[in-house]
Formats: sequence, structure tokens, C-alpha cells
Amino acid sequence: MPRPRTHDEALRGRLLDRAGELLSQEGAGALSLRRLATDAATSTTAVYSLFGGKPGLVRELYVEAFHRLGTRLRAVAATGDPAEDLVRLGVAYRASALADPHLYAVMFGGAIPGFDPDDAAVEHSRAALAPLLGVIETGVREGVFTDTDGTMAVGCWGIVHGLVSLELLGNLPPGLDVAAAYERALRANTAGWTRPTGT
Amino acid sequence: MPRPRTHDEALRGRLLDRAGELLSQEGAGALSLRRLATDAATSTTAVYSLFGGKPGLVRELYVEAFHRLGTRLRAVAATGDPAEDLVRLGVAYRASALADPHLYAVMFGGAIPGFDPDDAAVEHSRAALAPLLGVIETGVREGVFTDTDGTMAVGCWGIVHGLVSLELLGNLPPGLDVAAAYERALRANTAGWTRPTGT
DNA sequence: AGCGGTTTCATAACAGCGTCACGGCTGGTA
DNA sequence: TACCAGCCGTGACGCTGTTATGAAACCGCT
Repeated sequence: MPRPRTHDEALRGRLLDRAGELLSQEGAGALSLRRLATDAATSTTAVYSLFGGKPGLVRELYVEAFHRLGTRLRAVAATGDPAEDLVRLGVAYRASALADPHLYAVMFGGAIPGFDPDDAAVEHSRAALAPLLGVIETGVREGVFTDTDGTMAVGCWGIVHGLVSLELLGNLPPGLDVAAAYERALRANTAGWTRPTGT
Repeated sequence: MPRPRTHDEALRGRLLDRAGELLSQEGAGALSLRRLATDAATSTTAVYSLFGGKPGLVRELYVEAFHRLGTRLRAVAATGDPAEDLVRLGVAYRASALADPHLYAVMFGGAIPGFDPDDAAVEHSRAALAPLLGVIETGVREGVFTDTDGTMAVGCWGIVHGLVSLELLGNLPPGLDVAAAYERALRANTAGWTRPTGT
């Protein structure tokens, strides 16, 4: 009979914790299997037993990262105004990215060369954005937003991700008040999807 | 007297051409100095003489990439309607990125680990976006756009870059008509910056 | 209790990477 | 013509992810 898989859960946790620390504190370049194994008092082979290799390990960090992002987005309280909620979601998204830029780079920046998320992992990324879809659906139902086919969610995700990416990569003009510009850009984009009312 | 620098311009051109080919055809992972040197019938040391190292070589590709992007954007003819021009610029931007995704990854994706563009290189990126600034300025002067402090350009660049990034990384939902959704999202965002007129 | 099959993980090696010290060759300068 | 700064080929160093090998630990079974 094949012995059931009895991986060392403590070792697994240690590796994942330390990998997250290395990534967050020193960036993707510092996340090498040898250093990770040394820091976790094991050898590089353990990573292959537990995760199948470096990409498998990074996949866990990737999924965890979207889990955290989803938690932060779900924590945004509804104000009753879908347009306002949308902007607040965007602000929370940016805060999450700025809180751990290297982790954000793993999610969207292709920071680790050998790693490409599979479809199942990408599914986690979409699940994290459920609050965005919820707010838009509410707004459409209330007649505030004009979206008909889900394109609005794509557009909102696009501008949020794009601005955060540009900021993290240092491509925004120096001296710009990023927080203010970010919020204004989000409000403008939201306005473009908002049904004109007699305000 | 020190002899003036008499770099082998032919060798320099061969290296840059082949580096661009390797990057475009097989991605950032295929761009190794050893392979590049072999393909160009030289040795890796030549890259250090001519470019100072791999980051220096990639810097040339980076600048060239923005030069091409700028050329494509400048080729977009003005229609007289700034809002329409803005969308067309966005479409040209996407076409440029899709034409060479790996090159786009060098520009914005951090595809090559050791490479971070210096300020002068980043300046080239902003220069390539001059047509965007021009269209917005025209729109503001004509009273079509409501931007006052340049935030609109940041927002437009953000949504364009964000959507293109998500598309290239495979994060958009499968089955989506990307071209149509992209253009609709751009029109909505533009509408959010457009002064309401009695249409 | 003790055995056998199976998995985990340490050791050590391999190929590939960017980088650089060394040194021969080249070609403009004096 | 003699010189010598600069280019670039050779070879090495330390790093990376990966893997073949083998010992030890563990499970279910008799």
C-alpha cells in the first residue's frame, strides 16, 4: 500500500512564512531556494517535496496574496452610494498594493521568471474582485450605472491596476500628489459609467 | 593621448538586433548574454565593452521600445474631435503593445530582473506620450475636457496601461471580446472627463 | 512486535546564468 | 615607427534552479 502523504506541515509553514518575508522585505531577487532553505533550517529538496519546485512555492504566495486583497476589499463598508463605494474600493486596492509592493509584483508584475499562474490560480484573482462586481451590480440595479454586459468591471479594474502599476514602477511624474490624482481619476472614470441625473 | 572610443558599430548593431529578436520571439528568459554573444559571433565581454553589462543593453531596448511607441502614437491622425482622438490613441497604444508583448514587458513589466530604468530612460517614456498630452491640451482649450491640472493624462494612461497589462498577463475573463470592451471602457473614461453638453 | 513498501528530505552534482580579471591584438597618436 | 589605450576572446567565480542518489522515518500489515 502506498503510504499516505504525510508532509511536514510545520516545515511547510516555515518555508511559506520565510518566503513571504524574503519577498516582502527584499524583493523577488532575494527569494532563492538556497537562502530560503538555509533560513528555514532545511534543504532545497524540501521545496520540491512540498511544492514541486520554485514555481509551486510562488503559486502559494500568489494565491495567498489575492486572498489578502480580497479580504481588504470585502472590508470596505457600503455607503449606500455605489459610485462612492466604487472609489473606496479603488482606494483600498491601492492601499493593499502599497502595503506590499513586492507581493503585488508577484500577482501582476511577472516578478519571478519561472512562474506563470495556471488557470486555477487566476481564478483566485477573479474571486478576490467579487466586491467590485457586487458594487457594480448594485449600481446597475439601482439605475445609477449604465453598464449592460460587464464591461464596466473590466474598465474599473483596468484603471485601478494601471495607475497602481505605474506608481509602483516609478512611471508617474515626480512631484505628483498620487493619492489625490488617483482618486480624481477614479471619480472621473466612474462618472463616465454613471447615468446623468438632474443634479 | 587616450585613444578615442572606436567601438565596433557593426557589432553593436548586430547585438542590438539579435537581442531584440530573442526578446520578441522567445521572451525575456531567452535573452542571455551567452546565447546572444554566440548568435552575434562574439563573446559576452563585448556586451560589457559596448553597453557596460546586460542592464545597459536592455536600456537600449527600453529606449527603442518607447521610441517605437511614440512613433505609432504620433501617426494617429487628428479627427477634430478630441474625445475621438483620445480613444484612437488608446487603440494605437494597445496595437503597439500587442505587436510585441515581450517588448512591452520590458517597458512596464519588469521582465528582466537586473534592469531598472534610470531617470533619463524614464524621461523617454514620458516623451513618447506627448501626443496624449497634446490631445488633452487641445480638448481643454476647446472646452471639451474638464481637466485643470494634468490629472486627466495620468488617468488616461492608467486605464490604457492597466487594460493592456491585464490582457497580456491573461487576467481578463476568457471569452471576452477584448477589443470591443477596451474601446468601450476608454469611451466611458473619456466621457468622465468630458464637459456635459446639451446633446 | 516486526517487517516491507513508500515517502521525505539531505547531500552533492550539473547546466546555465551575469560578471570580471587577465592578456593578446588592433589601430589611432605622437 | 613606436607606443599604448581600448576592444574583446578566454577562462574562472559565485550564484541560480533542478535532479540523481541514498539514508532515515513512517505507515499498514501480519
